[in-house]
Amino acid sequence: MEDRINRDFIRDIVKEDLASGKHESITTRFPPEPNGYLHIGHAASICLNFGIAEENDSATCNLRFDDTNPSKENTEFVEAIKEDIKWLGFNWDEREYFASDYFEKLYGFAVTLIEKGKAYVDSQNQEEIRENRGTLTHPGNDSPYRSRSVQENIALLKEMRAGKHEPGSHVLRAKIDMSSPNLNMRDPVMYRILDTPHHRTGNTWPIYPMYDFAHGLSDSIEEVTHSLCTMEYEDHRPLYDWFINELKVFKSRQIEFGKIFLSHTILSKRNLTKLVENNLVTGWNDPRMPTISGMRRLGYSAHSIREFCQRVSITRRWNTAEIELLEHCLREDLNKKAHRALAVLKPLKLVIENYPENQVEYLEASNNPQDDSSGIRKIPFSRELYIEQDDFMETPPKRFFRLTPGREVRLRYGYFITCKEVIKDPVTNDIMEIRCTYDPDTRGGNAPDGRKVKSTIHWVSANHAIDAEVRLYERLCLDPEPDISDGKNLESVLNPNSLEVINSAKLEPSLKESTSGNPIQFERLGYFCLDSEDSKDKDNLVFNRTVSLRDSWAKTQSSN
RNA sequence: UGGGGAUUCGUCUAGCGGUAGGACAACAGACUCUGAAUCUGUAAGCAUAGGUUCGAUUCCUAUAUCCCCAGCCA
Repeated sequence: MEDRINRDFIRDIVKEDLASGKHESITTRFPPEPNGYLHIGHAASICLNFGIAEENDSATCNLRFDDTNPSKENTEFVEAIKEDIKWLGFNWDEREYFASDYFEKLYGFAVTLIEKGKAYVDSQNQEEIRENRGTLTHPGNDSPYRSRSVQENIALLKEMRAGKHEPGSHVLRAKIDMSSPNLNMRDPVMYRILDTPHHRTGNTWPIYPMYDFAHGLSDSIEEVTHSLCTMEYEDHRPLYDWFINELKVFKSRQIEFGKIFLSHTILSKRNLTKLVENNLVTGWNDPRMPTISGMRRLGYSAHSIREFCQRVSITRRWNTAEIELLEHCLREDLNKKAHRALAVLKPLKLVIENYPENQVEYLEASNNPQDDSSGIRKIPFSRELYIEQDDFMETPPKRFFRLTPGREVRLRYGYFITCKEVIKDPVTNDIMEIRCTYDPDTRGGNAPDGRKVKSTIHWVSANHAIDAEVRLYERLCLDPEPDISDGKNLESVLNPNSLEVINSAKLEPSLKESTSGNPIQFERLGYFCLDSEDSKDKDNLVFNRTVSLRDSWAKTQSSN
């Protein structure tokens, strides 16, 4: 899979442009607005833009923050975005830009357009502008201010820049065509007055450029050859080209592709912001969030996210990838990388009656059976163990292979044991303890006489186990495509069981040395990792379940 | 009802006039010291209707369905 070559219609265009000599080198850009954290949908765009740069010797990708709306943007987001892109494994070297770096140049472009008679200051209020824009089916009306003289426009714009006018009193508009069937061409606003300080330019600018004006010209300033964006900007392309053509500047080319959605989650920035602000999650990096930082904290590997983006590919279609594909990419990667460990989430005491009291043996276990170079470790074994509650049933259903009264099973890397007795609480009738015997000849897990057992279960030594908190995460939404249309209560689409906290899991002692960022497979349970936020103290271990192992037993159970 | 875009197995995707292929998911089986992994197999698709052609998923014409656009957001 790793050596599969990326191919899609955009990479085809890039290749052709290089082959035909249209461009000697290629420049793309990833243009986030720093008003939130990056999510899995952005990862697709990052992989596309930075991927093209990586794949072509003569290509580079700029990181440019589209910071033209100071009321929503801040440096926390800038820093988080940079960290996420780096973590995904991409780099932009010194090519870190901000649209706000170009405010002076952009202002110059605006003046040029006025001088050409292609822009004017409109003094209608917001309401009037909206009314005169017309509708989808009816053309708009020209503004009464549309024919102001060049001198007057220049003077007004200077005053706007000097802070002499109130927000909302004037805007600068391109003079295009109020009857265009494309609403974007009906004299789009280029500048508005805002008295909000900007996170980088402070109070130096009382006016801020709008996206359509700023974005394409920023591309042009950077000599971006291929400006890749999502389909909803297709209607904006005539405007993108209009600014570039009127100003006779470097011709960047905008190419649109379909956005990628993910099932069982929410991806719009507006709703993610709401989850954070309403404390429906613990923050932008809550492990349930589809953000890069949330996924990182959950235990996703960068490689698996990049693999996912590659497999979903880039087309002009609107698509929703199933989360199962993402999880497959994750498991595939973690299966190769994760060290194994034994951990019991819901402990059930098990006593081996014929095992000597006070004896401790250290049994060898493979760190990763999928990887011979991963080495082995030793796990303490003793008379009293914990096993998983789910691994014992007094009256089992058909096809239950685990421990039941009278049955022999294998303890992973340990011995064969046979259940002799079940001890229950006399009052509640709850199972308190299982009494077993072991076969000393099966040390390490194999019987010299060649007899087989139907199952192998995991365990930890009661006296040696360490305690930990384990957080079992599930998908954010139960519905594959949650309905979050306006007016819907966001909370109602959230999975009420997206987090189950286990306070006293019992882990094999080697897990004491875990470090965050390293995946671990708790055998037979799933992939876990140390929580990067709440596990800083070695005496207070917190593990997150990244993803469970596939479980065909659970599946047959639930389908019955 | 204006403009723009999309439509291939459940999902994602290949196809560029000549047997519709892959991945994930599903199902069945083999194997197994993880009911994992691995392996094998099964089922499943060209939105519809016309036309052009020896031959159409591919070209043409309609139709249908879905998505985007009326921010001084990006």
